[in-house]
Amino acid sequence: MRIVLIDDDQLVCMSLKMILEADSDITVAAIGNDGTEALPLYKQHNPDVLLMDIRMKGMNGTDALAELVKEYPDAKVLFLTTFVDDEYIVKALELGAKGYIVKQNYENIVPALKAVHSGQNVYGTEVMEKIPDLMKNGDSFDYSACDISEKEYEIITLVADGLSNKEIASNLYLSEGTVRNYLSSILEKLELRDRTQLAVFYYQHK
Amino acid sequence: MRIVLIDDDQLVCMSLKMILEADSDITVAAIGNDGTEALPLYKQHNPDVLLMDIRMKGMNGTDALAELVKEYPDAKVLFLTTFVDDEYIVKALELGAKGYIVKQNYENIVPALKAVHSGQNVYGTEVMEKIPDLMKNGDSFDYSACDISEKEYEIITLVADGLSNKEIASNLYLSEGTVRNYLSSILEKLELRDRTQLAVFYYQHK
DNA sequence: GAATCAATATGACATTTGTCATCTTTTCCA
DNA sequence: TGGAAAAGATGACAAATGTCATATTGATTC
Repeated sequence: MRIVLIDDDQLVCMSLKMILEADSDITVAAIGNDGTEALPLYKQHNPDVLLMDIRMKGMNGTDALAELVKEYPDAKVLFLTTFVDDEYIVKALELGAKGYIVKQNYENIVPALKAVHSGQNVYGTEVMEKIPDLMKNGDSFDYSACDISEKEYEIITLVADGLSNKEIASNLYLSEGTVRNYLSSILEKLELRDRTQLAVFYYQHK
Repeated sequence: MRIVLIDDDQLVCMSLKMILEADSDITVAAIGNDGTEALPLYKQHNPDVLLMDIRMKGMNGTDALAELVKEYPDAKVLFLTTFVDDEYIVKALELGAKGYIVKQNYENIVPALKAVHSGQNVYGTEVMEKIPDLMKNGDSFDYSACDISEKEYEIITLVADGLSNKEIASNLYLSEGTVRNYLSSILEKLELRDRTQLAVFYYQHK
């Protein structure tokens, strides 16, 4: 199993390399010290697993992963960190990281690495316990990316509350016709057919 | 690492034992064929990891785990199954199982086992992808309590998928008019006004 | 066989909805 | 200040929706 290792701490890199290569199945193909090196090193060595620190000076681990998945959506990336940081977990999960383990105990790393290599996802218990909370607000849709204005979004939320056009109109001090026009353009932008589909869309992307 | 193995299929037990013990770190301390054996065997052998099939004749895996955690809350239990079953995943996670992997590919088992032993949680990718959905739904609404029949509920789900009456009709091999009638009665029962409110209701009580 | 019930269908109807072309008003900025 | 842009409004129209009263059908029960 070939590994590429990224950590901004040289010492950590060296000790990790030693620990990993103590296992005859593992080869450390390359070592990088910054998130920016992740993609080029991955491209060059095509490792089985990319083992990366998450908080680094320069580009951090999640941004590096974001870059990486654009070109290698199936890359197996295992994050290693000294502490548990919620925001990183969310990003890591969203981007499809295969694991997120706390580097408290070096013995954990090799088994985790092998499990990831064999196609599993690996998370430390502390991380596991947080997942339910984090998932709640999972992958929200970026309406502004579709030219949805503030006012339009407001209308979307009212539709998603089950209001009729007339109710929305009186709610926003607009005429009913205007609301219809807004809605019409919203539907076109989101490529939906009617208000019900809009409500469905709203709830499924939230 | 000492393992206790529970599976109601003798053949699976034997092949698993062989596969596991091919690894010099692993010893299969005992084998059981029913969930009821989990607790006594655990008590007797105190294994590092309990490897258990989830669907078995007699007591199933999750019930066995429920029994086990009463006495051994920190027991490391790795579930092994032939397919992914949503309900089991939820239970397994709630009870603190350390992993849930699909026994498609025997190569996965040993690495997963070692990762669990070292304190990690291991989940197959298919399982991982389902977790968000499963976690969301705490308080689901009991439609049958409002005299909502099977067929009516089916229509509700289709409305909540954004289908028009015509589409629902052709989907269920009913006439459009019948679908309207159904919908009309659904709306009355749930005290809603229109299909959009129904979709909203569906997503808010799920 | 008649009565009955549930499931399905129909037609008529009033509303609501979505679309579009065309205005009016407001805003803003060169 | 003049004139685009924007935000908002209107009216006309077809389609979809929700309601209701009334069939039709098939199975069940008596």
